[in-house]
This record gives sequence, C-alpha cells and structure tokens, in this order.
Amino acid sequence: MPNIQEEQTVQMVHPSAPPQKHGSKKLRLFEYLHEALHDPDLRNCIQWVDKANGIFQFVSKNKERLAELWGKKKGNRKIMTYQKMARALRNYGRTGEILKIRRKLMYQFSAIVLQRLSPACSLDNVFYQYVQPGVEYWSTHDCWDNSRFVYNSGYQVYPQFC
DNA sequence: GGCGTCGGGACCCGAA
DNA sequence: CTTCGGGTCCCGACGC
Repeated sequence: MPNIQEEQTVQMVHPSAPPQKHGSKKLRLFEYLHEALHDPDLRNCIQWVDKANGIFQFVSKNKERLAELWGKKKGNRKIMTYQKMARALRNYGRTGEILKIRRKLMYQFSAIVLQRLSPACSLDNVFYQYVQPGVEYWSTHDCWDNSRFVYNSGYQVYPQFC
C-alpha cells in the first residue's frame, strides 16, 4: 500500500496565518464538487460512479445547473457553464488533483485530494489509486484502455474484467 | 450536426 | 505596488 502519510501536515496552514472571517476560506472547485456529490438534491447533476476510488460523473442533462450554482457561489460576473468549469477541471489534470477519465463527463479525485476531503475515510478505500505527491500527471490521452479503467502506469482503478 | 473534450492565452481578483 | 494562485472567459480544433 502506498504511503500517503503526513501530506496533510505539510499542507496545513500555519497557526501564524491570519484567521479567516466566518470560516470563509476560498472555496476550491474540487471542494465544491465533493460537497455537491454528497448533496441528494444535486444527484441529478453530479453523482458517484465509484465512490471508493473517487470517480464521479456529471449528468449530461443537468450539468449546466451545477455549473451555474458554482458560478454563483463564486460571485462571477457572467454565468458559469459546464465548458468553463471543465476548463478549470482540466487544469487539475496537470496538478494531479483531479484526473479526467476517458468516459463521458467522468472524472476522478486523486487519492491525496480524496483524503484531504474526507479524512474520516480509511486509506484502505483508495489504496490502489496511485498518486504520489510531487509526481506530475498528464490527463487523458494514451492512458485509456477501452475495456476497463486503466491509467498510464497500468494501474487498474476499476477492477471489472480482469 | 451535436456533444464532449482539449489546451493556448488573455484576463480577473484576492492573497501574499 | 508586484507577484502568484486559482480560476474565468473565449476560442479554434478535434473526435465520436
């Protein structure tokens, strides 16, 4: 099992940092999506495909609604659209925070993010998600095997027909 | 054609 | 005042 240990402590904000008002930290897109995934009212917009591995997907019909909510939450001038939101999502591919899965509207939280988002979640649940801190991840392309969820490295994220 | 995806690039805004 | 992070907005191109 990979050792995803104290990444958290490293990322921790120093106590010397100025306190946030009303707990109003800057909400990150992936945090919002994770929240949305646990909101029953948004199940027609976004839903888990494989919760244990952080794989989720947008619902084609209502993905714009979720995008709009996100845009409002951020107080953007123009209305947020799925296309624009997905642009931000694509940038996560470079940092490895969220990876694109070669399936329609499907993405995956990396293990570190997943862990940061739900500390209560045991590492056992994500043990075969292979994300190492400091390693670069190139999203999509040449990393897909049609028959199953497989990444560049040959990691199998979704054990189905093995 | 429609829908989804991709990535460059300019720009914005709040925090450092 | 400048830099930087994290988007935001627009766009052309491409694949299914």
